Amino acid sequence: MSNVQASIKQADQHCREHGVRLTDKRKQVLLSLLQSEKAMSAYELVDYYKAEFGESMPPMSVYRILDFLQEEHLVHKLNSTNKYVSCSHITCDHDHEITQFLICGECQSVKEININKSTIEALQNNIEEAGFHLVSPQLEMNCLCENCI
Amino acid sequence: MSNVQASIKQADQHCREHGVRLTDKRKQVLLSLLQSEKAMSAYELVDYYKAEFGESMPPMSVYRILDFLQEEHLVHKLNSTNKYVSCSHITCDHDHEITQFLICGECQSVKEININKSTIEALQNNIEEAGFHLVSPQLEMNCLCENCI
DNA sequence: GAATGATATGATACAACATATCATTTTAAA
DNA sequence: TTTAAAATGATATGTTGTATCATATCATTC
Ligand SMILES: [Zn+2]
Ligand SMILES: [Zn+2]
Ligand SMILES: [Zn+2]
Ligand SMILES: [Zn+2]
Repeated sequence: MSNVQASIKQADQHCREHGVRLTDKRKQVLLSLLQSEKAMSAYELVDYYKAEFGESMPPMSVYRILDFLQEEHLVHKLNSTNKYVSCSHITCDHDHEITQFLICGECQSVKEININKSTIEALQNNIEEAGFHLVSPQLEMNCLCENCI
Repeated sequence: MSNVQASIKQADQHCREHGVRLTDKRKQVLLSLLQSEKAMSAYELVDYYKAEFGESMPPMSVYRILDFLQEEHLVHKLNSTNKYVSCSHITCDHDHEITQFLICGECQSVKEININKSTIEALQNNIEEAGFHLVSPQLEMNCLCENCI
């Protein structure tokens, strides 16, 4: 079974366990993000969906489905680019922690990573010194990937 | 002289030295950001400008002026929120390094800080291990400020 | 000071991103 | 099979940002 198919299967399983449904439309949107292997905007997904599945899905539905997929931690939204990317931990067992995103400014590929706890703590200390309190360590960092360096 | 007036004066001086002009409109947009003491969207600035100066400025002009002010490092754009904030180092002599932004999710106040070089390096190491290269360490972090904790 | 070119701003249209609201369809449960 | 909840569709509108061409302002040269 391909990685994509394994992810879909696991996502389906995850949804069942959480008492929610991975409907066909939701599955297809998730599949689109998994296949494309990059971050896409809601409207890019509308186009991709049309090209891939032959029928069109209204933007409103795409947004709703993306909201659902985010709530289930199957998809993440990149706030800095207004794009959505499939979670790279769908097939993992562990609970989903808050992760960080490395975004290639050249080819738009995205890598979801966990930064060292000690580094996050150092960051947190810096922030506390400034009189603020870090709420969410979801960092989105402007990078270049291996291919684009 | 108030902090705001000192910043305007210094910004004007900076522009002269760089062979560009801090025109009245540009000065007024910068003044708006300095006075408001928080991050504002371009359209919020259109409204603020209208309320403050009695005449309206087209959004297109606001965007162009914000671009100009960014190039001169007098204003920063927060990519995660699509808002703009005046630089807190306008009255400093030193060159402007890339800074980090602590954004209060409650009251929208923003603090511009320099995170420890060692922490940034630790971050960079994490990123290199993931096969990416950090291009810009402008981090925008979701926080709570002292008043909102 | 008038002619000229460069810079700055205005006006209009439109593209891209996102939400509000009500209607219809599908699903699950009684 | 009726009913309620959940999911999706359709339509309108709000928000953010850019493209493009016109006009105004400023600086330089003659
Ligand atoms: Zn994830
Ligand atoms: Zn790349
Ligand atoms: Zn600054
Ligand atoms: Zn606050």
